[in-house]
Amino acid sequence: MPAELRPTQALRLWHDVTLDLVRDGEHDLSARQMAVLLTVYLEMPPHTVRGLAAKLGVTKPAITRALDTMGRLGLVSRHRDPKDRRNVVVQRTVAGALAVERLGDVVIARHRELPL
Amino acid sequence: MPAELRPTQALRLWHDVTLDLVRDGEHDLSARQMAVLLTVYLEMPPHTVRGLAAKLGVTKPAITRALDTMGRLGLVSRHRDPKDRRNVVVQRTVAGALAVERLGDVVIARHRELPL
DNA sequence: CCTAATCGTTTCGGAGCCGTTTTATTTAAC
DNA sequence: GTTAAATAAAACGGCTCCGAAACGATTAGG
Repeated sequence: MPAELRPTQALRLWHDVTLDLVRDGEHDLSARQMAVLLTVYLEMPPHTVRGLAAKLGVTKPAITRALDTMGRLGLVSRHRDPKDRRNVVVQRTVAGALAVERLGDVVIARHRELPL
Repeated sequence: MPAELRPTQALRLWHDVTLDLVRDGEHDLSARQMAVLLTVYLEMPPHTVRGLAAKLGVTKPAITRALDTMGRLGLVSRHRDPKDRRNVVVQRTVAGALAVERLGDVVIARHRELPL
């Protein structure tokens, strides 16, 4: 566990990273889309529409639409589960992994630059 | 400066806080609105529409609309600058300060719980 | 004065996301 | 085999946001 963050540092970190994301503009992901993206890339697969909806506390169509958008951006891909063809499993992509990695770099850089 | 964050920790932190914001649902602020809110509450006043637009790299109408929404939520207030009545200065509110403080608490809590 | 520049807002057409409801496909139950 | 349950997607109406352009109000320059 890292050293405790002070309130000013925590807010400064969130501000700086958010500002970077807004300025770069590439992402343009909503909070839900960001939550879906990071869940898919950080938590253990498999990820289904239903599971993601439950985890985020939103409806399934919201997840489907988020996956539509993110699929269009190449950040994730969808495939029918061969075992149970009702399910759709969400899978990672190279572009998605790169985007997540870049986000991690931004967070680390901004965290490193936090004032004492 | 806090101890260095590892990539996994940085992404886990962003994921956990984002998930909290999505699940609570209260905020529902876009990335731009979040950037405006934190800029107003963390950086030195005065804050003008033009200055915020330049800082965030977006158009002025986008800032005006963000301030409309956030004003409706009671998170900020606007007043004409008496010195130069063309300018509008964005000011803090009690509700806005509380919302920012709660966000800081979430970031701190999630940071504290990061795995080694 | 009077023109030009600055500032914030409003308007406009277009695009995206929301929740609810409906549809289609697939699996489970009996 | 037929019906019921589960899953994701599509359709629908409503709401918000976007950038560009046009618009008033205010100030600065000559």
